[in-house]
This record gives sequence, C-alpha cells and structure tokens, in this order.
Amino acid sequence: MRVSRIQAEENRQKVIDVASQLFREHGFDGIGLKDLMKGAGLTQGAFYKQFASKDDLSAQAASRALESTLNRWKVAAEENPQDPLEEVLALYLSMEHLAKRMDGCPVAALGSDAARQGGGLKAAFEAGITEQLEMLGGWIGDNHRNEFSGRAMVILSTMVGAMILARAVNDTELAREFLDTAADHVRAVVAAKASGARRTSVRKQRRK
Amino acid sequence: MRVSRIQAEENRQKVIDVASQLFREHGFDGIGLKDLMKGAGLTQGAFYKQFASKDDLSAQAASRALESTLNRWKVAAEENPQDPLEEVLALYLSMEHLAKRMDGCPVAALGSDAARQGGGLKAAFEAGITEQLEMLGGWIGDNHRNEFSGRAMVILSTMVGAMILARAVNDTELAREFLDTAADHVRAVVAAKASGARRTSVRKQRRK
DNA sequence: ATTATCTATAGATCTATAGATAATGC
DNA sequence: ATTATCTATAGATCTATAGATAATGC
Repeated sequence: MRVSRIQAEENRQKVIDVASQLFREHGFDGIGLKDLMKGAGLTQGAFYKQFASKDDLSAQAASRALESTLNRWKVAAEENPQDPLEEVLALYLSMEHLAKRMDGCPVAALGSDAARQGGGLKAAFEAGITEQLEMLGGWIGDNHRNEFSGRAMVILSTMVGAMILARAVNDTELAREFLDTAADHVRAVVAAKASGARRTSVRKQRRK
Repeated sequence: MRVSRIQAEENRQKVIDVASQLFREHGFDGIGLKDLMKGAGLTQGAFYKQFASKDDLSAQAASRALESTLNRWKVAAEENPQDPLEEVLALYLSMEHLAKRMDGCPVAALGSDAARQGGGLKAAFEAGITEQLEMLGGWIGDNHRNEFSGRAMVILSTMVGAMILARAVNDTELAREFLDTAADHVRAVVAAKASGARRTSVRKQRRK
C-alpha cells in the first residue's frame, strides 16, 4: 500500500488543492476529514501522515486558495496591460464569480470564518491580502516601498464587501447591483486620481 | 417541569437572543444545540418544541441580530441628527466593533457563512441588508420610492468588506488601517455629493 | 387534559489514533 | 528497515426523537 515519495508528495498537494476548493464551498466547519481525503482519492487514515491537524490543513489550503486567486488576477492583468484593474474588476465583480465560490476569492468565500480561526490561518490570509494590496496598488500607481496604498485598501474592501453582500441575499437583481455599483465606484475612484484627491497610505508592517 | 405560556415565550425569545450572539461568535456550524440551549438556561430536549430545526433557529437568530444592529444604528444616529452617518461610521469602523463580534454586525460576522445557507436564512439577511441600505440612503439624501441608492450600496460594501478584512489578519495595525481608510473614504464619497457626481440607483425589488 | 421541559438515547458524524499491509528505499 | 496508506476503532459530539415528569390551563 505504500507509494513512492514522489507519489506521496503529489497526494499531499492534491489534498491541499481539493481542500482549498471544498473549504471555500462548505466552510472550515462544514466538511470533515473523511470527505476531504475522499476528494483526493484517499482514505481518512492517511491524513495524519501528511498534516498535523485539521487546522494545519486549513491554513495550507487557505494559502493555496489565495495563491491561486492571485494567479488568476495576474493572468487577467496580462490580458490587458493598459488597464489591468479593469480586467480584475470584470472578473471579480461578476455573477460568474458569485456562483463559483469553490474557485473564487477565499477572502469573499471564507472571510467571516477566518475571524474565528487561529493565528496560523490568519497569517495565511494576511500574506495573501497584502499581496492583493500590492498588486492593486501597483496597478493604480500607488505603490511605495514602505506603505500600502490607502486606495488599494478601499478598493479591496469594496470588492470583498460587495461580493459577500451579493451572495448573502436571495434576490439576484439586488446581488447584481451590489457588484455593478461597486465596479462603477472603483472605476470612479481610480479616475479621480488625476484630479488630485488626498492620498492616504499605510506603513507596511513586517515586510521581508 | 412545565412552565407558563408567558414563561415559555420568554424562554423562546431568550434562545433566539443567545443564538444570535453565539452564532456571530462561533458561526452557524461552530456551535451545537446543546450549548445554544444551555446559554438560555435550558436543556437540549426543549429545543424542538420551540423550533422546527437548527436552520429555523439560524434564520430567526440572524433576523434578530440584524434587527439589533439596526437599532444600534438608530440610537447612534439620534445622538447626532446633523450627521448620523458619521456616528455610524465611528461605531462600525472601530476596533471595539472588530473585537466584539458577538454584539456586532451579523453581515460582517456571518456574511461568508450566509452564502452557504438556505433561502430562509438569506431572506433574513436580505431583509436586514435592505433596511441598512434604506437607512444609509436616507442619511445621504439618496432615498427614492422605488430605488436603492447606489452610493448606499457602495458605502455598505466598503464598511462590511473593511471589517471582514480587518478581522482576517493578525496585524492589528493593518486591521486599524483597513477601518480608518474605509471611514475616510466614505466621508469623501459623501462630501463629493455636492460636487455633482453621477447618481447611480437600483430599482427596489419586491417592496411592501 | 394539555404541554414545556427534562433525561435518555438513537444513529450519524467528527477528529484523532492504532495496528496491519504492502510497497519503497537502502 | 522504513513508511504511505489502509481498515478499524476510540471517544466525543452532532441533530433529532421518545418517553417521563410536573406544572399549567381549562
């Protein structure tokens, strides 16, 4: 029953990938180890050779989910180097993203849950979120060595909040309007840049 | 062991109140019926005479939490009728609100969870969220008979997103900056009103 | 007589561990 | 000899139900 080290590592990666999707779909408390391992084609007994605990997997899966989302942002940005933010707004604030929670942004899918988890998981979220801020800040020309862009923080807050609100209601039309008004607003915020609005910024913490 | 009808109704209300707090603290899947009933001074066996299922209680508790939050907004608004939004911004985008999830806004505490729940719970959220939109719209002078204010939607999205992001990270200073930049931004959005920004609005759905 | 709450329990599921198995890696 | 995975299980907990109890409400 033993497999090669290479296969074992592939299995481990598969578990993390599957967990990153199933946690986004069902929440950290909404799916058990048995089903997570089954999703990777393994049984529950193999779990503890690969991970220290469910919390350990949660943190690694969150990290993987954020990494995957940042990659999608990068790919979308490369499609339109003139206006990368517009690509990400169209991707993020869409009804497709609303419907596909499993492959979508983990901050929107698990943000409220993260507040209830331990420091390890929050560290994974923090790392992903600061990368999102740097990416957004770069696109709007707000990046500086020791500060996060205040506008990037506002843009991310608006995007995350709009998606969570849109998903929390039954009314599809209301949901769509949360997404559309958020996108229009972000465009307006960025367009207003040239008109010399007060720049806010935040000193970066614990940067490598 | 039987109690009077009045006492039974008081018990039922107490269970809803306690659940509205404990769900915000631990999530819908993070606390069981035994502990919920214990919080109200009862045993688990009494639950099904009062509620049809855990989902039933979840929806009622969410409704109660939203009602309670809207009441806090109203009380804060009355303290400063000249600028009610400023009172709510100070209340909502504060480190005190961040720390007291149990008594805070259920959209921030349970927004991501709501997406995974049934239509009954989402209906409770939708009703509370539309009331929040009407309140915000009224304060910024944007209320109309058949539309929600687009700016109210953006303001709510920004508030909710900022709080969820702030709670998802370990770094207290970063958290504070999410809240502060959001508050400053909302103030700027409202101040820009006079300067004739394009008004967006959304037709109200299924209004009574 | 009715019924709100209690204790007790069914049956499922949860996280985590133990020991067996069978293939790898030396 | 080591070890990745398997089956099996411990012990706790989950939602929901059943039947007993004791007070209310008629």
